[in-house]
Amino acid sequence: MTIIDVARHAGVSKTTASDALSGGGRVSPETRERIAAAAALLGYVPNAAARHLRRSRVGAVGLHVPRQAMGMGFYMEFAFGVAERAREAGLDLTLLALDPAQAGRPRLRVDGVIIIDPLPDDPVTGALLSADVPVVTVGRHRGPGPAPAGVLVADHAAMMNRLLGHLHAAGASAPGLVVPDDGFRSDWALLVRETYERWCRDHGATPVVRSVAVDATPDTVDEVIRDLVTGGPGLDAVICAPDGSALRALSTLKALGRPVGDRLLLASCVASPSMELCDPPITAIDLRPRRYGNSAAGLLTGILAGTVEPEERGRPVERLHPVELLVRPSTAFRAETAPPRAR
Amino acid sequence: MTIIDVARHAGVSKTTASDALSGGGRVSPETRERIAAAAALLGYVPNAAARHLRRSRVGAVGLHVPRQAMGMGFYMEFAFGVAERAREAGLDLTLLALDPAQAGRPRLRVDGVIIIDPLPDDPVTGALLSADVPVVTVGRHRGPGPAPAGVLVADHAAMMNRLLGHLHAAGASAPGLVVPDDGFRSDWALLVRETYERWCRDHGATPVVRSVAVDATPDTVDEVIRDLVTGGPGLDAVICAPDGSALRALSTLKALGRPVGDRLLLASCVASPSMELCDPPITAIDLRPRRYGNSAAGLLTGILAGTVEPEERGRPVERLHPVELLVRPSTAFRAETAPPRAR
DNA sequence: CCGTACTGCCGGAACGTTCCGGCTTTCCGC
DNA sequence: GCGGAAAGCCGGAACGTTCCGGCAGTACGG
Repeated sequence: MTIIDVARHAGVSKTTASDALSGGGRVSPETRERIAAAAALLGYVPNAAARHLRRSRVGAVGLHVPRQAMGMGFYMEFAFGVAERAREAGLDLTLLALDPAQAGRPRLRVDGVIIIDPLPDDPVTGALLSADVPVVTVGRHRGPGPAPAGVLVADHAAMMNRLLGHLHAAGASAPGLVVPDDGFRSDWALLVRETYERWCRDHGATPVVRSVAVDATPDTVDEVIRDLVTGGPGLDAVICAPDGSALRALSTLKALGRPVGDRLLLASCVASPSMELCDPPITAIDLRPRRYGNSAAGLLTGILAGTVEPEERGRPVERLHPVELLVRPSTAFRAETAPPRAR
Repeated sequence: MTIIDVARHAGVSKTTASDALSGGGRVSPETRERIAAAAALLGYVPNAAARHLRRSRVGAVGLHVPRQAMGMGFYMEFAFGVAERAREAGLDLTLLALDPAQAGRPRLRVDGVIIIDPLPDDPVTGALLSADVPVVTVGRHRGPGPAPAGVLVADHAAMMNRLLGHLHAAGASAPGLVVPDDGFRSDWALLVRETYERWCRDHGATPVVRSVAVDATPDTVDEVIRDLVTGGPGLDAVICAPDGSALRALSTLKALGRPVGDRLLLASCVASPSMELCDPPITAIDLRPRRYGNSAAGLLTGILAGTVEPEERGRPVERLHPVELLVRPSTAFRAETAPPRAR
């Protein structure tokens, strides 16, 4: 089942068939149609190896994930999202298992690279950016090195403002925040924090922030939550940024005698399936990781195919990934309490 | 930088160069040596696309992960292990993002498939096994369908026995067990349970088992732990199978007034980095997910290359992956208590 | 000294695709 | 009616590898 079979079946040459199917050349609409029909009928699937050989493409994109964050469900979903979309473009996904120690000259066999949450001081990120393949970062790279070819951003700032606004409307005027510590200074983490601090300034609230390692043990997270709650006496809401920490907070707060719902709101910056099912369900920002991965792969394949053009010389292409706020009971004051101006 | 350059540099024909580098044909040792030297000098990397085209190989292996388990760190590590090794064999890793609903005729573009923890009733697993590419399962497939070409097993039974023996030696004679529920009846899950039950029978202990969904909320895990501890009054050890549940148990047990260490031992069937760092550090079975992935990929590529032969007609090749028991303070009775025959 | 077998090496074809250049046919302006 | 342009289609080469068959040269038994 090659393109020659399709061509024969449609009564044209292989060249015409190729042109018709790949959209190039000069082919009349009717012929194009006929060839497409034949291809569909025969169930023709182009041979990736041959195509890549001819186009001198490797046929794969690489994905780099921050090492300490591998345990997080978000990244797994994201990776599958990338795989899904890359595959549609005829590309495979190579998980880049690079040793940070010898990141110097990575022996890459990929056409392009996606870096999710580039960390400013990650040597692998730096090495990849300096390699001679196009790179798409998901979240801005705040570190040194050449600019990537593309950046996929989400408007975390706007979403944080919306979340804070929502909490405010629900009666919380003194929210506290848990963020990743300095080991994970991704654009996302910094945006969350910066936006929070700005909001506090604009609303006359005292910012109460605690940080915790993304790969911290539950114990440590407990401690941090405890510290947060006792640190700010008037605290009436807790926002948890690191993946999964809100779930931990839920029980810790209960154990502390400050259960969520009893004039204490709880929200998460990263949604996960459990948050819908726990008690009470937790308000969370759904980053939609699968789609996120889809978009990242889409952007990279677009750049590789040349269909996506950088707007300005040297400026990376930027795309926006929409995220969603899932409002759930964890951010509603108890029914018997009047929500708006409680306290 | 093609094989022709290498050949020219070594003063031989491309055929000889190819034969020398791929180990085939008839080439004198000296010539082979000379060609290898030239290849190394020039930094020759074979073009995967051309090779795959010629060998009519796709050049990729697929990985299927049980849907509900995606959040677990184990699988991410495993996936990277597969990627690492597959890459060495010149193959890419395709994460199979298959829709269970339309699993009927998966449009695969891979040379082989790895299924980690095949679930007996997973339609995707069934479809993959019926596809016309070799399949390696990690853990035996206990469901219907054709046999896979290869199986990578770990001796979970032996390791469970060792763990139980260790607990026993540390003074625990009535261990309880938390296992995945019926939504995750993998070979591993069943082995853990079966071995535990057999051990109890052999040692005159009453088995106390509770099950929990692998994607359960922390709340639910809490409940299950609580139920387990209250259900068996003489309980002096808790073994947690689902990834991460032991960490949850650690704090739940403390909250219940039965902290680990105070004549109550805790162990996990799946090690994760946090377990080393929490207080007390938790004894766990290290499945060594990265190596696990390596081996799985190695087995599959071996089968694909024909270097691994099934021992008997129709019988899948079987390989053993060694796992390790990490003994930590969570399975030591308090210092002030005499360990062996306490109680 | 011949026939046979084997060793060491090589030329060329093939894998399935894309793309360059060229061929025929049609169309249009003058 | 004729030159030129453009549309529509095609043949053949090329991508880098592997592999089949073959060709010298040597060894050796008879």
